[in-house]
Amino acid sequence: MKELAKTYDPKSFEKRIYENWEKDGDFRALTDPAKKPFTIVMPPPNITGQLHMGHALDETLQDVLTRWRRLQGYSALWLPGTDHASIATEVRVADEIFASEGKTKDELGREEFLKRVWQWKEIYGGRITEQQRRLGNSCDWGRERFTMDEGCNKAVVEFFVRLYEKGLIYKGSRLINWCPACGTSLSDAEVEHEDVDGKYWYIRYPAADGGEGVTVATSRPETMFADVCIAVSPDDARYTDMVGKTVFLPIIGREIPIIADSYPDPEKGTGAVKITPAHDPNDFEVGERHGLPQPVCIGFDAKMTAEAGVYEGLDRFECRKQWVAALDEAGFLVKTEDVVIPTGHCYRCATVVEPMVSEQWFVRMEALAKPAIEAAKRGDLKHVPARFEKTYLHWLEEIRDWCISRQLWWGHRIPAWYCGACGGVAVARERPDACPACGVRGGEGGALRQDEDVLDTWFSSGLWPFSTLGWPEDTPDLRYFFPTSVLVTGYDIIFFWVVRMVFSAIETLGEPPFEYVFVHGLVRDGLGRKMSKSLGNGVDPIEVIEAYGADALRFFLLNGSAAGSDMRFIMKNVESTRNFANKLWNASRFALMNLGDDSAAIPPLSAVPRAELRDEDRWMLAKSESVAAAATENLEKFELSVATQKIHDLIRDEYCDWYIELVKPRLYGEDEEAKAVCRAVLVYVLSDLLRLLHPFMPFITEEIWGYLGKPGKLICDVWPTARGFADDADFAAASAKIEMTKDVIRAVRNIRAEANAAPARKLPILIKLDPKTGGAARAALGGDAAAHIKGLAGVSDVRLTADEADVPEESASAIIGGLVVYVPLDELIDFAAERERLEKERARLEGETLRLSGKLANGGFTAKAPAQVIEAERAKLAAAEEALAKVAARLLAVKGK
RNA sequence: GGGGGCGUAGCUCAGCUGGUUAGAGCGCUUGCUCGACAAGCAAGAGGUCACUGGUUCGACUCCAGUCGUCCCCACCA
Repeated sequence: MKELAKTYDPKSFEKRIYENWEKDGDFRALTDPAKKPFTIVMPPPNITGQLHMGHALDETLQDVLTRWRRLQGYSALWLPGTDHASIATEVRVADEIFASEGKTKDELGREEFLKRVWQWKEIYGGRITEQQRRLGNSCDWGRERFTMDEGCNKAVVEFFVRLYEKGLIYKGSRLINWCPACGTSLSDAEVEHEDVDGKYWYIRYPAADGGEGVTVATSRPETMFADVCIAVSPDDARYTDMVGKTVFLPIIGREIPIIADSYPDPEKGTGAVKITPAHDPNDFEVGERHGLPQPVCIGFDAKMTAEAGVYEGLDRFECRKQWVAALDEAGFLVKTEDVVIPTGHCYRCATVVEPMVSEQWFVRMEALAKPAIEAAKRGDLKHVPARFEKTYLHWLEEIRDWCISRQLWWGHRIPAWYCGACGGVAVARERPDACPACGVRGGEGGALRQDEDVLDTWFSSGLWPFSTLGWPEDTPDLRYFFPTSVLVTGYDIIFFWVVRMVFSAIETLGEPPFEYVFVHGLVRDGLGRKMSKSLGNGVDPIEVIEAYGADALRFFLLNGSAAGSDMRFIMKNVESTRNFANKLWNASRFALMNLGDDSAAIPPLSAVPRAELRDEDRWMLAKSESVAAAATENLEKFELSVATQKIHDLIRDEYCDWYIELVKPRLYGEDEEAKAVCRAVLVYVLSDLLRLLHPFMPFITEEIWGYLGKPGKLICDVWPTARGFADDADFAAASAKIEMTKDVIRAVRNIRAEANAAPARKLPILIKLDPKTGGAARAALGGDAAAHIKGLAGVSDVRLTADEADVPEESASAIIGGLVVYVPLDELIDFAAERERLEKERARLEGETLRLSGKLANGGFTAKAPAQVIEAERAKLAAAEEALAKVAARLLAVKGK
């Protein structure tokens, strides 16, 4: 057989392995009626993006699920793609063009600019998918999509028109969030609230009749130029007399009324509120209620308008400064109070968002949100971990109409046309030839002019789970793979995206787009900070892959934390998962070195007569089978890190540390028949280990698999299922024997280490059996067990006895349940250390027996606890008592020594 | 203002539906060129599971509160 290199070197095979998978179409999912579908649509990364740790985690989780289901025989589709990320891309490309050519978007013009963005997309759009290949993503690249490709555009237009026709999309003049830097409106989700140090300025508005007037508190005095009235609560006795009267705007001199409205809270501020409908959401509503005008004093460029008089053209914050100074000087500033103001910022550029009255397109949310809420409550949509359902529900229950138009060029253009002749609006799937209202001919350059705006990125991402499968066409893919199985995403994106996919799918296809939302946390830096460009603390996954390999990175990310919680990324710690890969590599290397020259001569396990299997074989087979079952259960519950841990322990602790060691004598021996059996088990178990580990570490497992001379690739193989080893009584008995043997070996090693016995020095041991239970132990420790103990604990001879008289004088001992293991140490014996060890053991056992007997003496316990728990506790107590008696006896024996 | 997470070994974290001798990796100590692996092997030290109550026969686990810490949502002038 071919021999593996001595050291695991992922660079030497990861690329080749991936290319072979891709070349052979191993990621391709077919609409195979004989199989069950398993579908994940990948959250599409922005085309502007580079692969970062968040993607690495997100996509590793998806790849694990996909590979596992594929091995289980599902037709597993993991559909990849990228997002056009309207605003981020537009800003970025515009910046780059400006930096290199000094030209602005407007100078370039819409058509030319879009041409440039598409060019940019062609060059850089594929960068991230190349990086994803390095990670090992087994996605079906043949089905790769882009949120602005033709199919997605069709879906977007169709969805828009349908909603419009149902009256769920409307155009209206409303107060929206405006980012002056990006020059576009934003949805509520795109505004991030942050506490900012600010002030309340208490400003007196003098009464028109010459009285004292009213003092209001405001954090935004620069909006005063657009005040239309002062509002007070109708129940506020302080102001009842003043309702209906008027005050002057200080300095400005404009006269405004005092009105009563339910909005002001007498408890807050002075109880009187200045109302600026055009620049505050609450004021906007007050204005609507009272039919007030909406003067605008801050423009879309965040500069003051003519309404602000001498301040026209000044930046809003600079105006605030100067205006407050002017008010102060004129004696209208009553007092100032420091306060923190929650302030909205643009999620892309962090500019302070300005509430603005503007004509935009909106989606009416109430009717759409309702079934999405019900789906979750009914359990048709399940969040993992469940607590994230709260986030989801809260967002939907509080949702307001969604502003979907953006004053950008890069995106899906709104399918609405305005008639220059009659002023009518036509919303249609294609440019209408003529105005449906007045019949005037449209056409290029005609009377019909398409809306200039594009749609919110999330409008198209919301359709992702089905637009990628062919919707609005009724395709075989859509019928077979929809609804998808699970959506894997970070908790930071639930409201942006998850809720929109859910209501969009329910609206179009009548059901949620996935059964599970599997939510993960953020990958943070070693200090627990968010990784970000500005902090410069991000770690490039590609760098980690270069250093330790993709498998090590994946395993680290999987092992790192519980579902839904954040994890810290510490480069050094990836070493340990790389070391684990190396361990597996070498264990496989060992197996391969010992399989003999002719792999065909190794019988399949099914051809090995059961009687030929030794205890350690049975133990190993049963063990790996039960771990496989447990790990499978964990995977089904999305407990990926638990499954990871179990498989890791099985490989490292059981296979490498014990099984391989137990099997060496047979492999190195002369008995060819025994050797053949051993080889069969060795390969059989290794194959299962590779299968189990493959979803987590796809590269190394596939590479080793290739050396085993098996037909086909591992990626296309099968997930291990029960073959009856784990619940076979003979196997259980063999397992018990091996566990006892392991205990004895550990005990002897312990004694040797503490006595500093030279490793080369072989010592005879005596095992004293309990007269009562000795029979079983004698059987367990007879035969191979003695050989195992000799080989693995540096023992020259194992004697079993029931006779106290056989116990050697100068010996150290260890108590294992009902057994006492004596290791004669002669001059090495240190009775003080021996006593210390025994005292410690006695203390532990005394505590144990006390606890257990107390428990069992408790009537409540014996009355209420389940029978098997009581039985288990009884057995524990008996064992502890037995051991304690032995310790005590032994302690007595070494007392004076 | 509302909601949520976290607090377990020196560090980073597991511990699922209550019954375990409370675990892992790293770090630490000791000893190992023994025919897979020093990216290794063996042995070991190290935790009153933040605190206080409660439920229970039994609490790291469930509930309430306290303290500390992090996060999300939010149109209080």
